Amino acid sequence: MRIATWNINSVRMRMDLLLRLIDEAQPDVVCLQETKVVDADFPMAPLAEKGYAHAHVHGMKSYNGVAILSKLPFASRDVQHWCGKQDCRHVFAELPGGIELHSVYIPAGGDIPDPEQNEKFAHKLQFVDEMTEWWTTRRSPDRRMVMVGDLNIAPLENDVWSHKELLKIVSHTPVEVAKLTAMQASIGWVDAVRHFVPPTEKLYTWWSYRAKDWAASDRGRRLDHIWVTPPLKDALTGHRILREARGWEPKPSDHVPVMVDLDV
DNA sequence: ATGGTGGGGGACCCA
Repeated sequence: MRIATWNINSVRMRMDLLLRLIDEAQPDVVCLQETKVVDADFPMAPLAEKGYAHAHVHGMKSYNGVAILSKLPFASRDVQHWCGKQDCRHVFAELPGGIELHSVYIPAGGDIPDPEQNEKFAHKLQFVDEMTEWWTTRRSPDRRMVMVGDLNIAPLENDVWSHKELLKIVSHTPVEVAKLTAMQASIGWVDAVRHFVPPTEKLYTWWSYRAKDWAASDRGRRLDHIWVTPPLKDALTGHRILREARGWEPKPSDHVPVMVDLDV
């Protein structure tokens, strides 16, 4: 089973690039974040034509929005809300084999890395705390689960282009990294991409739109993740970060697709 | 220290 995740930054703006991802990588399941479209307007038809007959979409006007598009049927599906908001950041569904797949979009958190001064950063920290509590109390490490998405946190030193220069930059501050690490430990999540790539190697999934030449400066961050629970660790057979998608014409997303293969 | 580029939707908000 090949699972892809991508912060597409508007599914309507980049439908052609989504079809390109599908043609080139042939995932069984595609999880999206930042779809930026209400469910009634989600462009289903071209995806159904490609064999993605099962779609679990959860979007809103202008902001956020997550989805799971699948060739495989869902045994069940659900949405989860956090921090008392209704902002379309988490959907999940049960795939064949009893695998529960989560597509998640953690708040970016604004610019100032102080929850007292910046309510967006406070929201981000609370979001991770609540989610950690949820995994701990509502889910078991024995369950077969996959969690993917734009977590907006780069936890390791080599998940950013300069650990030292990004310590005070939201996405790599010690406080949010500690919270993400605690969430990972809560039920023993395995970082599926780092399972294949040693922590000494630089690894990015996002490059800012604001760079003059994203590839030349290569100031990236690994914000997009795929985690699996311990029962699926030995099922991991491969991974791919589609770096070239950052250059897809005419208008790339600032995030690139991340994929893993599971032998299930 | 600053400003750089996108999407949405029609002024600014969010990333």
